[in-house]
Amino acid sequence: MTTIKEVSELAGVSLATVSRVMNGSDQVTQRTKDKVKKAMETLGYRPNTMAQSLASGKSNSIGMMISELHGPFYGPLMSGAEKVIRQANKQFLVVASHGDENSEKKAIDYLLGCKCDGLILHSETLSDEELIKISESGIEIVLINRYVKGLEDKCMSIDNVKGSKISTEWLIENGHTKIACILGPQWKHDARERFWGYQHALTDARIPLDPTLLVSGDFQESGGREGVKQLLDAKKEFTAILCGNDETAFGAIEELTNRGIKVPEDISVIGFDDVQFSRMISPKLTTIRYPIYDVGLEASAEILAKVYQIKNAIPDGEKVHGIFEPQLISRESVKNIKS
Amino acid sequence: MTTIKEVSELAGVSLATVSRVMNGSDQVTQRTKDKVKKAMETLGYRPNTMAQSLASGKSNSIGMMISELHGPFYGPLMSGAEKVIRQANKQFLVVASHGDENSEKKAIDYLLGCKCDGLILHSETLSDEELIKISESGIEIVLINRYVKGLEDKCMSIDNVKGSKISTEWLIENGHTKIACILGPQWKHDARERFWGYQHALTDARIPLDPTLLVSGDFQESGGREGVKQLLDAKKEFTAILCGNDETAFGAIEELTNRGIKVPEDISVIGFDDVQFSRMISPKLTTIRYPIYDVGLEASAEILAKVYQIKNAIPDGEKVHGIFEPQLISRESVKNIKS
DNA sequence: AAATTAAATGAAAGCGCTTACTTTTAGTTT
DNA sequence: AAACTAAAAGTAAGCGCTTTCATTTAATTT
Repeated sequence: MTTIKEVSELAGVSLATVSRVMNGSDQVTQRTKDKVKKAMETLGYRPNTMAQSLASGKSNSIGMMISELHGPFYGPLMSGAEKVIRQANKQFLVVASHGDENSEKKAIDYLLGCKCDGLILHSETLSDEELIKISESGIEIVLINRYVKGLEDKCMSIDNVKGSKISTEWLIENGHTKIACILGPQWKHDARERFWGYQHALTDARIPLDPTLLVSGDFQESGGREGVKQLLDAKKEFTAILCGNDETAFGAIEELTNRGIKVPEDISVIGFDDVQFSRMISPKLTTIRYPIYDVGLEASAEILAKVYQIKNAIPDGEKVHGIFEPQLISRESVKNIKS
Repeated sequence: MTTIKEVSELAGVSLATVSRVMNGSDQVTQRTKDKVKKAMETLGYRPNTMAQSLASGKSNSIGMMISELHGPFYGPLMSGAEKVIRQANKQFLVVASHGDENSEKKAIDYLLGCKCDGLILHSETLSDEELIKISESGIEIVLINRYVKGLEDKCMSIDNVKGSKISTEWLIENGHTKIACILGPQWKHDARERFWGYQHALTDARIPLDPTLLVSGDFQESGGREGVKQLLDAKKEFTAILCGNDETAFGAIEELTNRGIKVPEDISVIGFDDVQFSRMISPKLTTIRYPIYDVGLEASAEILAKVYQIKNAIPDGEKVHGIFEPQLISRESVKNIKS
C-alpha cells in the first residue's frame, strides 16, 4: 500500500508538504503542488482515512442510527440524509438499531467509537435523559421524530399530534363519528402522539371516545389485519378506521377486502406517512403526508451546519426548511357518508 | 475523551495489558482482567476504532456500494447485508453510487480509503476489466448482479436471462404470441440479460421477434408509462407486455388503466423482481421473484468467510445457499387467452 | 531451597497521517 | 550588496492503539 512517505520520496519533498497538498493548503508553490500531485497519480496513492482521522482528531463523518435500513419509511429518510452528507464530502455511517433499547445503546456506542463528528438519531427507546446525556458528552446530535425538552434546537420532526388530529377531523368532516383506531405500539413516541391527535379531534368534535374501538397494532401490515379481525369479531360498529401508519392501513384494507367489505364504500380507512405504495394500492390510500425524505435532507444539513459550519448544504429546489407540517393527502379510501 | 492510557493508570497495569483485555487475549489473569474491566467501566471507556484499525492494520469493516440506498430493490439488499455483518460484529459501510460511472469509481475509492477489509459491489457501469483490477489489488470483493469471467467465485446473482425466459414462456403458455417488451436501460447488464431471455423464449417458441414491439424504458415507473404510450400511440397490436422490472410494470398498468384498458382482461402484464409492492397493487402483479434480501444475506456471509474465515454467518432458517433461481410468482396480471 | 520453566506483564516501536515549530529560501528594502 | 522579511519547506512530536520482544512473577521440578 502506498503511503504518504513514498509519495514524498518520489516527489522529493517532505511528508508535511504532501500533507499540505492533500489538504489544499495555500502554503505551497504551484510547482511543488504539481510535483506532488504527479507523484500521487503515478503511485495510485490514496490517503488512509483512519490515519487522517486519528491525526487530525476529526473523522469527517456523520453517523446515523435508525431502526431499519429498508422499508418505505426508513429508506427515504436515510437516502435523503446520505445524499446531503456525501455532497458535502463527508462520510456517512448508518447503523440499524432494530428497535430494542439495548441495541440502540450499542449502536450509538459503536458510532461514538467511530468518532463521528456528529450524529443523526432516530431513537425509539432511549429516554429523554439518556439523549440529553449523549448530547452533553460533547457530540453534536440531531434528533429525528422526537421532541425533547432541553434539546429543542436539535429536534426535527413533524407534528404527529397535529397530523392525526387532521386526519381524524377529515373523517369527521366526512360524516364519520364511529371511528375505530388501530394504533401503533404505545411505547413508541410517535404512536402515542398519533393517539393523542385522535383524542383531541374527538374531544373538539364532542364525540366521546369509545375505548372498545381502540385496538393496538404494531405499525405493520399484520397489525392492520389483526386489528380488523378483532374489531369485526367483536361486532363493533364503526364506519371508519384510523390507522397508525400506512402499512397498518394496507393490512386493514386487505383484511376488509378479504371479508367482502368494500373500502371505502362500506368502511373508510385513513393512513399516516404517505409512503411510496400508498398511491399504488387500491383503493389509493388517503393519508397524512410525512415528508420523510426531506426530513433526512434537513437533518443532514442541520448537522453539517453545526459541526462543520457548512451552510447551504441542500441543493436549491429541495429545501423545505423546517416546515414539516403534516398534510392531508386525500385519495380514495375515505368516503363522505354525510347523508 | 478517555484513552487506554487512563484506563491503564486507573487499573495500575500497562497499556499492553489493557489492550489484551480488550481483545480477549487469554494471556491475562482473571484478577487483572477484572481490574481492567472495572476501570473501563468507571471511566466509561470506549476504544477508538480508528486507532485500533491503524495499529492493527485491519478495519474490521465491510464496505458496500449500491446505486441507491432506498427503494424496494436496494433497500432489502442492503438490509440483508447489514444484518449479517453486524451480527458478526463487523462494521458496515454503505455508499450510494447514484449510478454513473464516475461516481462509482469515487465510491469505491472512498471505500478503499476507509481500508475496508472487504467489499460488496453492485456495479452497473464498471467494466469487467476494472473489476478484475480492483480484485487484483488485493482486496476481497463480492459482486452482486454481475457475472465476470475470471471472478466467477466472487459473483453472486440470479440468472436474469433465465428469469425473463421463464416469464416470457409463461406468457406464451398462456396463449400470448404478440408480446411487447418495455426494457430496462441497455447499458445495464441486467437489462441486457433480461432482454436476451425474452429473445431466447421467443426463438424456442418459433415466434419471430417483432422489433416494433420493443420499447426502451428506464427501470422506473415513468418508463412504464411512457412505454405504454409509445406502444399504444403507434397502434401496435399485442396482448401482453413483458416489463424490465416491477416498477416499470406498475407504470405500465397505471397508464393502461388510465386509458380504460383493463389488466389482465385486455392486456396482460408481467414484471420482474417481486418487490414489496408487487403483491399490493391491483391487479396483483405476476412477476419473477428475485430473492434480493437473501442475496444480501449471502453476499455478506460470503465476504465474511473470505475475509475473516467466519463460517455460518447466516442465522439458521434464513440460509438459501447459492440457489438464487429465478422463480415465477403467478398472481393476477396475466390472463390465459388460449381459446 | 535452588534451579527450571511457563505464564503474565511491561516497554517500546510503530501504524499513516497532521501540525506546531523551526529552518531554509527567495524576495524587498536600504 | 548587506540586512531584513515573508513565504515555502522541513523536522519531529504526537493521535490511540497493537504487537513483538524483553522482563518479571509464579508455578513446578529436582
